[in-house]
Amino acid sequence: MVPEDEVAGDDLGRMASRSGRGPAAEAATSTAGSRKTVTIYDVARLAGVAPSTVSRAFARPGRVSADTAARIRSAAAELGYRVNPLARALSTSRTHMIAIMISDITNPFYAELVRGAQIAASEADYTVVLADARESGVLEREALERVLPMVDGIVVGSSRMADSTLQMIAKQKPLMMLNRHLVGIPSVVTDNARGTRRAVEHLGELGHEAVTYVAGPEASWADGMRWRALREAGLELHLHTRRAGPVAPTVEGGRLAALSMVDDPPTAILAYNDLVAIGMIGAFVSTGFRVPQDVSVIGYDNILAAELISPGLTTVASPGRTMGAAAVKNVLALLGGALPRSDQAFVMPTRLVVRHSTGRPRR
Amino acid sequence: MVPEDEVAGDDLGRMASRSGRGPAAEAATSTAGSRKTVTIYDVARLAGVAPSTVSRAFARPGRVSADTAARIRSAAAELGYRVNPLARALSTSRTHMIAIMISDITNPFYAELVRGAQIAASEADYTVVLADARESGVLEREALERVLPMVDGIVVGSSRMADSTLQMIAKQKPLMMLNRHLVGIPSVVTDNARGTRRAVEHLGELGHEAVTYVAGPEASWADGMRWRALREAGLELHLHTRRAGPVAPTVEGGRLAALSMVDDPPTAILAYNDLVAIGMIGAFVSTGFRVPQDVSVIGYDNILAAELISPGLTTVASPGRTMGAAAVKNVLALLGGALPRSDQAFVMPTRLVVRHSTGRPRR
DNA sequence: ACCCGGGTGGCAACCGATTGCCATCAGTTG
DNA sequence: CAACTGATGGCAATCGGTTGCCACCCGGGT
Repeated sequence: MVPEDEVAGDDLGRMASRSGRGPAAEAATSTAGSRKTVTIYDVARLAGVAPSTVSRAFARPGRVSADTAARIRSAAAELGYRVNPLARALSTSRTHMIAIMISDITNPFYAELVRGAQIAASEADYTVVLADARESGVLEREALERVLPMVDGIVVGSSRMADSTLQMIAKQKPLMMLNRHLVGIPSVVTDNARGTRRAVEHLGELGHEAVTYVAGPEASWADGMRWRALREAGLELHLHTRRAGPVAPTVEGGRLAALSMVDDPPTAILAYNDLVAIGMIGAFVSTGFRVPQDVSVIGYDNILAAELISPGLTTVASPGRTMGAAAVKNVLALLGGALPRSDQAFVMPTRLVVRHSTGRPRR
Repeated sequence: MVPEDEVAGDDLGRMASRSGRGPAAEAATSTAGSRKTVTIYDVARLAGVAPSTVSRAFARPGRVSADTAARIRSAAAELGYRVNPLARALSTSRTHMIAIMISDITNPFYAELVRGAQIAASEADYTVVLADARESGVLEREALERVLPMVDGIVVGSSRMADSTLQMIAKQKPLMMLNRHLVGIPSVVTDNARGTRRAVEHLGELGHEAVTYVAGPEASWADGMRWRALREAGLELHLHTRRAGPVAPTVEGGRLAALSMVDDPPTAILAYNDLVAIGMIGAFVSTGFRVPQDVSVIGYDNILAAELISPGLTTVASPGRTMGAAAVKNVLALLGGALPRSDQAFVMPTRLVVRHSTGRPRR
């Protein structure tokens, strides 16, 4: 039997390679940069066990006896061993990464989403990889292709991909959608209906008789929902509804929308999101209109800037951070084997935050 | 020789497994979900070559003859083969991911940084993984540990880690720092000196005789630079300088700072960043001071909100997006074998954007 | 006729874990 | 005392590519 021999030989080898670092000053710190990466094989040798045992000691606590585990742990510590996530991923096909796909990291609402996702992910020892579509279909595809094979799951914060594409992806990897509901895909959505309803009620109470919706991207599911909710609320509460746009979901988009309305501005506007609302207010003010005396404006999201501008923006707030976190948690649950309650949608409450961009219409 | 036989057998096997999907409607799309993942071995078999050749066809164009490559490509297409990035990474130790570490994705300036990084990365076919420290030292460490072994390089957008820690990391992986200069680590920094100087000149021209700097996190290198630059500029231009803080680099931090000053507010304030500046303006205004009549305020960064609030914020702008992109490009260059011009710092120009938060002091 | 060299493709050894299966061993149980 | 059982550790295959080295083919040069 050779094992004894082998161990001895290897031990020498190890010591040789160690002292081989010799003159270098960096050899000082024990855990710091060895020449090569330390593997379970090295640890196994030092601890006098088989590599598989080392693996188990890390990946499956309880599978090895307490003192073997201790020996391994100390050997690992001495060598400064760290498990190589790539190697692990290759055999387990679990990368411990999840992708979050959004259309624009520069939009504060998405930043909140990401923040929430980040929090939930790191709690579960997961890493977030960012796929920013930059409002472009092709970039989105590219980003997706690049990212998809590396992650265990995906949360789609916003996407202009076709329903069918998303559904195809969803059956390959756990996927959660935010603010878009699709049969077969679980999602987290805000209660647009209720939020919009509250906004309309608010306008009604102020004495408005008509509301104009300024639409966002057509591919946005939320956009559709908001408009529909507005229609319904308008019908019920006897306010006329109109629709303008679509416009880019940015301050600039809002600015343009407002400028196109200056010769006959509506008295009340419900904008696709806060960015658009803010852009519109800016443009109205700079063309001589007063907000809210001449025109009332409401947005969606309640981003930070909404309370900073003046007049403060009345807006339908949604809990971005919570949503991001919820989405990630669900993806993780799916990964953990939870049954994919397909078309289930978690609906998050919205809240109307009244500030000073809304007021009585002049008559 | 068996090869012929083997091919035939395998072909049957393949076909069998294909028809095996049988009744399922999804069998329609040719490239879509096969039962198992397609590997180079499958492609090799179908193309009648060795797996190594397939690998080369994809990883090393030119290494195989044109028509073999064509045969392989078409086989791959037929099977819907995609290279598995994990497997590739395992042997090449190149994951094609780079990490960007920032303290708060919710800060619009960092969002810009990330956006820039994103752009540069995706152009080079790289993926960005986000490490958000959430302004916490331990979280930062955790995030780093999790992410470090999986990425090819790092850009540190902001960090409260010790210099020595960063330097240790830098000698393990390509690392670029943003807005912090450290010997041994290449970086991209803004020209704080010039920018600050311009701000002080501006105040001087308006007739101010003193400026108070409201400091940000002590671990921030930029904070030190800004304060020092202010001191120097003050000396040269004969303005008194004072220092307040430190405060949290957020709107709330600014608000608090302003409130602590209400009984004897300075006439001119230079705030650590726009968020702080905005918070201060808000607090001043709501406690009855007028900006800029009673107090002038200048920030740094030129985030979107700076132009939205009123009065518009005068600020020292820096090109966040460009910086993020530059950092990533440099990390990639280092990866590509560029010599690590260690303590080189790319300095980006700043620009003073004058809006309405600065004016003549009352006397 | 012989040697040389570039262009191609295959073999097999990695990269660094994980895991199914089996052998061993100690402790029970009848 | 034999048979059984559960805990523990080792062997070797596997995840899906990459790559150093070698063999072979073919056209040219002398």
